[in-house]
Amino acid sequence: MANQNVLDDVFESFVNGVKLFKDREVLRHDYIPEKLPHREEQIKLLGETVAPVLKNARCSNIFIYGQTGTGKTAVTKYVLSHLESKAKEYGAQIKFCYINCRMTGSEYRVFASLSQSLGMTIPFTGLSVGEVFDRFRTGLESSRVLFIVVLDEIDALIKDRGDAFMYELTRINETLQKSKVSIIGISNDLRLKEFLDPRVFSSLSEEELVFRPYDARELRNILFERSKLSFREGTLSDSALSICSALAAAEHGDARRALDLLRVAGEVAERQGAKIITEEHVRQAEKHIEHNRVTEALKNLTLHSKLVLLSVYHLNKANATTGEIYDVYHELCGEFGAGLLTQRRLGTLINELDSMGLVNAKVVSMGRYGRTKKIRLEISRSFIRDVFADDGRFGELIKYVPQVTRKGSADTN
DNA sequence: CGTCCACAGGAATGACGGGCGG
DNA sequence: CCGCCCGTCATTCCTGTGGACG
Repeated sequence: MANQNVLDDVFESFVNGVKLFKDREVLRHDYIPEKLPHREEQIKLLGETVAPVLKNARCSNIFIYGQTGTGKTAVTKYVLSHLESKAKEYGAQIKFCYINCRMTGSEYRVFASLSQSLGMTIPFTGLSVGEVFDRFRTGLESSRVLFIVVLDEIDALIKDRGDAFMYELTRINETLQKSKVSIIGISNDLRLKEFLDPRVFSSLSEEELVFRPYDARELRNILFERSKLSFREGTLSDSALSICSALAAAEHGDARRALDLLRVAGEVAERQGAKIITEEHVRQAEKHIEHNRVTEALKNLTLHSKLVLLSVYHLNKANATTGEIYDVYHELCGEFGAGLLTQRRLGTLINELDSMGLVNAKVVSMGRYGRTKKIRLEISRSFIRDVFADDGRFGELIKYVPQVTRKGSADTN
């Protein structure tokens, strides 16, 4: 009964309470606004590059660099959607395919998606990559189009799969008579060049476009434009706007981050029944986002990654080495009844934890005493306790005290 | 100035659970 | 059903290496 009342209150206040949002969708990062402030230059350049297709000529390949949240994807989608409507007007035979390589994950699936966007059906596994590529080429040839391929976050794919498939793709035009392909590659990593075969690189970057990070003032303008659409008038304080921009600017000018902060700040404020979003709400939003990020990451770790992380937790010092961690991990596996992985494998697991920001790993040389990684926990210990405490048998392992005896590991804490 | 530690991290290979086309 | 290939995780074997010590 009491529960019922509580829930009633929640719903009641949600319906009747102060509403701050006009349209929450506007703050999501896949939303493409009518106007992209401070990106006029890039829009113009990309438009010029891509324009020849309106006269049924293949356009140059183009390579776009810039860090996350600098508007690369938004600008590309914006330009292409305008191009699409123009193409209809002029009757140009154009097709697009937008692929996010990090989500798509493998060269097989990239070619499968490309084929699917041409209306073919490709089984999602079971064929050889070569077979899928051949099908894609035949399908493309028979559809007689200018095909514009957008490969977003292409660095992710190239770094762990190599650039062989890119070589195929850049050369495909040589074997096509009735269709042509243009590639728009988007990379978050400015050093991608170093990973690419020079032939692939030169063919891919017939044109280049660089997106500089936004500064605090620019971020503020962006947020201001969006906030007019997303919030009711007078519900967003100036100081909240400024602090959002400043926080995101400090983090390499990431507009995506700024929008997240603003949206979550709005949600926090709304839940508290505030009439206006303040600086304090933004600060709470920042914590909230970080908390969610870490909790999600921890929950989704695989069994062994969890055991490794717990080993770091138990060692409880700022400079644990790979060897020490392996010893504790060894014990925990025993306690848990899990099979042992090799030290080699443990090394890559630690690197994964590092790139997730849960742990900080740095290779150091201790001269005569070897060369190893120094590993330290990047998140607060209470996070780990909270998340693992009600995660089945991991609850026990948090309390477990390892007995490891290792020469030279005298420092306690 | 060479040695040698304690690993790093690349390459090749295998096991496994999936799904294909015939 | 078979033979093949997929992606993922893991192992085995390996060569490489910064710098304190002697």
